[in-house]
Amino acid sequence: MHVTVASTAGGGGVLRPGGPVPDLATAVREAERARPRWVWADGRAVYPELLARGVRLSRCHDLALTETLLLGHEGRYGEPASAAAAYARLHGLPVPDDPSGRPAQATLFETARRGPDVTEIDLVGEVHDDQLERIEATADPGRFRLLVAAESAGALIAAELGHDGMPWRSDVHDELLTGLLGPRPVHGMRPVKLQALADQVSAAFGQAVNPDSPQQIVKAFKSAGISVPSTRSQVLKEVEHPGVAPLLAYKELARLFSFHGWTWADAWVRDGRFRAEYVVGGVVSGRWATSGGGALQIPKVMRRVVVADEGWDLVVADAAQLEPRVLAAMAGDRGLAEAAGEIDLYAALAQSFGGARDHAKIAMLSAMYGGTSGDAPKLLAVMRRRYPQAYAFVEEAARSGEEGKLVRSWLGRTCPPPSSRWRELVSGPGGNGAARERGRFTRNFVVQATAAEWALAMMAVLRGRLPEPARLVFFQHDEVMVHCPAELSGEVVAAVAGAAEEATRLLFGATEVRFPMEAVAVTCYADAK
DNA sequence: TACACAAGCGCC
DNA sequence: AAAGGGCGCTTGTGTA
Repeated sequence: MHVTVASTAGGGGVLRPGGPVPDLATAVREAERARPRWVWADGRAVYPELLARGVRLSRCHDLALTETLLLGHEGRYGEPASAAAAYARLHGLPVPDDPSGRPAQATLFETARRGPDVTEIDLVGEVHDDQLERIEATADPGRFRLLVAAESAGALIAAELGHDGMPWRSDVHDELLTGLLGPRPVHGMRPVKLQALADQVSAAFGQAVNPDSPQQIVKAFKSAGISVPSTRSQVLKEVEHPGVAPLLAYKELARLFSFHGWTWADAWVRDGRFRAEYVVGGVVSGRWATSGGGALQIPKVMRRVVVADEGWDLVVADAAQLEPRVLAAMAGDRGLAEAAGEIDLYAALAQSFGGARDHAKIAMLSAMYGGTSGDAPKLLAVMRRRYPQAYAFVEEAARSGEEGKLVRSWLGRTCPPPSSRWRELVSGPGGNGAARERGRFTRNFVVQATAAEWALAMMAVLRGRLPEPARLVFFQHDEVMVHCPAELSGEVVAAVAGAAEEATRLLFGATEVRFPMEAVAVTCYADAK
């Protein structure tokens, strides 16, 4: 059953079936008892406010996210994807650009564009009907329906992650920072240990050098008679000069200070929780992005700051070797699928590569990423011979990309078309480079996007199976974290394994390929690995 | 002063 | 000769 919903000013709204309600949160809470699929223009504008009122919903159809998926599938990547834009296209009206700011601010704007005689609830209903029809017209409607459901569930989960937040011990964070950097400095100053390293760098070069300025560093090395192509750590490690050691130490600590230091915590941590802003579908491959807080780039040293509440556990789980397993399942390669039936896929492959697990891994990664350096060509030749269908699958994706075609994930997420700039480049002299670059992108897209789908489906299933009051608190591509009372952690660990199995069944049906999801219950994130 | 961009590096 | 996909974020730097 579907219930469409639109919000109006002052906390009110409209449900259909139903009608106008003065208090949307209360009405939605009531209607949720029947477990409908909620249909709304844009969950980003609605759900956070419902969460703030303590309302949690089980399923939705998000028009804006679905429109993005449909437009991509239809080869219309980049057209405005708001519900208002979809409505305007249906009626030949001027199509409004997607709002760049917060979705909530878009409501007034949308009202102006759709005319005074069409209410938002009508608009939502009409666009929804249209989308259901267009879903049936996709290459594989069954899969696309699953994609839409998973993406929409992602919208719920992202809002909930932002609402609940990951446990973050400010005292441990401060201790960690103080230990590495010295006490918190006054605004605009470097912490003492950072300043000491900066001074050592200048002393080593015999002149004042700002270690934050790659240009100055290159110059300083030049005046010391050393030519460096860049100031990347990997490059500097090979250089023999007394400035190198303090410089490398400085770079590492400076990053910690500016990315995840006290200022960062002031902005993103409150009440013992780190609340990130996740962006569902923020990456073309369907991976999530963040719009602040850098939740997807938390350095590993920071994991000790993530500590469960007293009497609670963190259940941390990541999908092992997800991408090669996805490839095995998609390509229907019997040999690879057999290896992917093992817990350690690369070890199972090793025999084909002369017994070397590392070689198997390089071959797989090169096939999925388009790698050609080092031993890759030799190992890829082995892969082509031993796992011909898997090899052909990614080669086909690469060739399509080089030819400017679109490729799709397993569930139908579609890569962007090449730009007009790319088409010019490719038809010109030396266009091979651009073609190959896009080939690497599409080669990777089919695998990465399907892996993202698997992870999203897994998380959606898991969310529905968590015992109260357990909560998802973190998600990072192929890894989830659940915060739960310690006595429930066994149940949560089992739910994770079950969710992985169910996601596999939903995407691939009966497959030999296994997707191990190893979950551990810990009190501190740092202890999870 | 404001903004765009590149460098560099963290995560997957 | 070398050649891996995707992102976010901060600082420095150059331009308007």
